Amino acid sequence: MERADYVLEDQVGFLLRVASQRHAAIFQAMAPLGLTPTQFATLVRLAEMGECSQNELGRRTAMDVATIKGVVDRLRKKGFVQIKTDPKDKRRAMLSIADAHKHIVPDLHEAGHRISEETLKPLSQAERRDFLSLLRKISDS
Amino acid sequence: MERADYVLEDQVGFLLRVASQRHAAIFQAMAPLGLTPTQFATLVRLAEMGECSQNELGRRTAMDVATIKGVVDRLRKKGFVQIKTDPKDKRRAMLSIADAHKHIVPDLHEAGHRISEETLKPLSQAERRDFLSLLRKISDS
DNA sequence: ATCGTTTCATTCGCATGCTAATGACAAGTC
DNA sequence: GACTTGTCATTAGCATGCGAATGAAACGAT
Repeated sequence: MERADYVLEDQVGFLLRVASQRHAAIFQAMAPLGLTPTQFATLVRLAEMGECSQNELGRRTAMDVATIKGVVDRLRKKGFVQIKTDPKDKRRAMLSIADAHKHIVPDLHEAGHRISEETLKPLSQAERRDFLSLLRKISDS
Repeated sequence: MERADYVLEDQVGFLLRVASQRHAAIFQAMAPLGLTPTQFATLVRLAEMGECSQNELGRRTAMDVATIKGVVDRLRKKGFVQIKTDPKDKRRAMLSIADAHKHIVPDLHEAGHRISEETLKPLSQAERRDFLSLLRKISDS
């Protein structure tokens, strides 16, 4: 009894990787200020939250503590994010978008919409709805 | 005129990243021999092709030359992949699965099926078909 | 045959992304 | 107040993933 062949390009994992690659390429070509997808997500989230500790920011952007640390470090080095210690909790470092860059947030939103649009371009409107809905289902652990 | 809000968790890029994370976690828990997703894909592809140069193997697994090099290096270090120089083309290094490990390929296929099944578990059969089909559409550059 | 173009493999630098371990601090229990 | 537990941030180590540059070798056209 032979089991059906294992076809690599029919597997979710493989397809997810290739789809992510295409999106990453689109992102790199269209994102403002040379931001990477994770840096972009971090800034957008931080703009929403106003002020936030590093670990919480990681949780809200689906990055573990080690990953968010690197992302925030690089954003701080570029001057997008400022840090100040929480007087109530000496462990915490409160993060926020640097005042000089607060005005870029609308540009980020605008670029984000265009990037998503370009990524979803191969799909019809109905397919886009379905695809996002299925992606959400598959993401819920 | 306010544009519709930019909701991070509704964007394809964000959802693709989170879905990939869930799949990676499943993969790590279920994959044999401590193989990573890319190492796994590389071995499966190499098994199909029998013998293959490194760059071509990369193309057939959707990895650029720099990435496939690292993957192959680590597979060689673990003894899964053997190398021999092409007498007809002194630039090329012909790769193949080490004889001692050729027998694991059916196990890889079996594990691959179980990993895909687990990843797709939140979806019905019809949804799985749709999802894979949409993923394919979004991947075609 | 030589020359321009490709291809092969390697390397550097940067950015994710994860696990695991660590030290500092906070908060609750007794 | 001492203890336990949990949280915050950092660090080390490993594995992708990409762009760009390099040197060696093959190949095509003239």
